[in-house]
Amino acid sequence: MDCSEKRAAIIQATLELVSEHGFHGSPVAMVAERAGVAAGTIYRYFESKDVLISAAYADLEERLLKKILEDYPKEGAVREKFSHLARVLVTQWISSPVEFRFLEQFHNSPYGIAHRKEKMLGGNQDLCGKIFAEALEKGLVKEIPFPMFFALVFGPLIYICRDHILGFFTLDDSLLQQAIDGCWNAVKLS
Amino acid sequence: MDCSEKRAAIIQATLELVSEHGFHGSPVAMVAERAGVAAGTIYRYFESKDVLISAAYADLEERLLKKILEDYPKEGAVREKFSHLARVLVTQWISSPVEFRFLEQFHNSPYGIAHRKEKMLGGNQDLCGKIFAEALEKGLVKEIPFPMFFALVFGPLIYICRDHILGFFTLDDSLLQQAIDGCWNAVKLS
DNA sequence: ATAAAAAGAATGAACGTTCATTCAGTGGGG
DNA sequence: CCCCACTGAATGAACGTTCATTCTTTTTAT
Repeated sequence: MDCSEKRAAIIQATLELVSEHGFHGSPVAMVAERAGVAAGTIYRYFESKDVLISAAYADLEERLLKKILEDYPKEGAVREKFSHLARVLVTQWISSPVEFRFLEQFHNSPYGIAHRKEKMLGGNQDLCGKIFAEALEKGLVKEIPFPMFFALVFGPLIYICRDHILGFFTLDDSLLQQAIDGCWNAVKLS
Repeated sequence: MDCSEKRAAIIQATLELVSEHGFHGSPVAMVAERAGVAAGTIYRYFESKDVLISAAYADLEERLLKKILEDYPKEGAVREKFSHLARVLVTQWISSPVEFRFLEQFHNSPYGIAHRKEKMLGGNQDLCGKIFAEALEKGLVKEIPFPMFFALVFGPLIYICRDHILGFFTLDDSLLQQAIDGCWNAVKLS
């Protein structure tokens, strides 16, 4: 096992444990055990536990973005772009509860809030921001602040994934389509 | 200061600290200091830290429910009931970020997930469940599982409150109305 | 009414545990 | 033989919880 494999194992172990037990239920010693390394080794790859967690998040985000851009309908209609984004997100999250639960943990922590604040206040538009801008320009959606658009459109998707993963209901393809349509109805003009 | 005042002070301190620093950033010693009591005193009122946190949550929920039922339009249309519920929730949360942040912390913790599971799988319908049942019966909303209804309708409201509190945008009355309408559009039939 | 005694509440130092982090030691590759 | 990635026991800080002690209130006896 070379260096990058060991790094990946540590990150994978972090994702699994944090998603199952939360940050504070995932001691470094336990991460080390699951990754098949000694506790001290982790500190050869990551400066601190905080850095490890942020790195795990960055890893996840990068992979997710790659998945989204794979078949992204660059030339399609706005509505199509949104549908694609929503579909890939939900599909990915549902097929990998570990990653989903980790993201939830991350977003509801000091790390996540700082991260969100940076993204929101920094000018760099992400995919979702671009979709909103384009929809706005073409007069397809209500004129509302972007965070409100985001809330109306992605809030439900996240909740739906959570409830599906927790077993409160079973999300099939038809329900997912209804959810995506519903989300769009919440923001579309008229 | 008599007994119930001291209990209230401890709960208030818990709400404030947890909402600001999370469960694990709120040591019992710190709660005690803010409440103006000694650390040991807390254990005269609450068996453990876990019990304290659950009690703080129960306290909050009870007050919230009382607020909602104050002017509840028992005889009104379904749509009115929903509007009222949404309005009171958002208003209350926004006017008291401490309580909102505590609820968020709670819901994303083992405590909260267990609590949610109980509520969902237990047959006891809460207010929101009743609204859904009535709307369904009258053919006003799509036939979807209840958790999906909940997600589409309350997911956005929670996100909106969070973003308003974090200062990402400012929620005025007109925007709130748009949000509530949008949420309903997401689930209404046709 | 007053003092003594009992009961109850509150205190905060101390305890045992758990955790992130460190570092002296180990062993395999160059 | 040396180097360095790796190890895992050691370290010390921080935590939840306990408990012997102190302070406050209530009850009893005179």
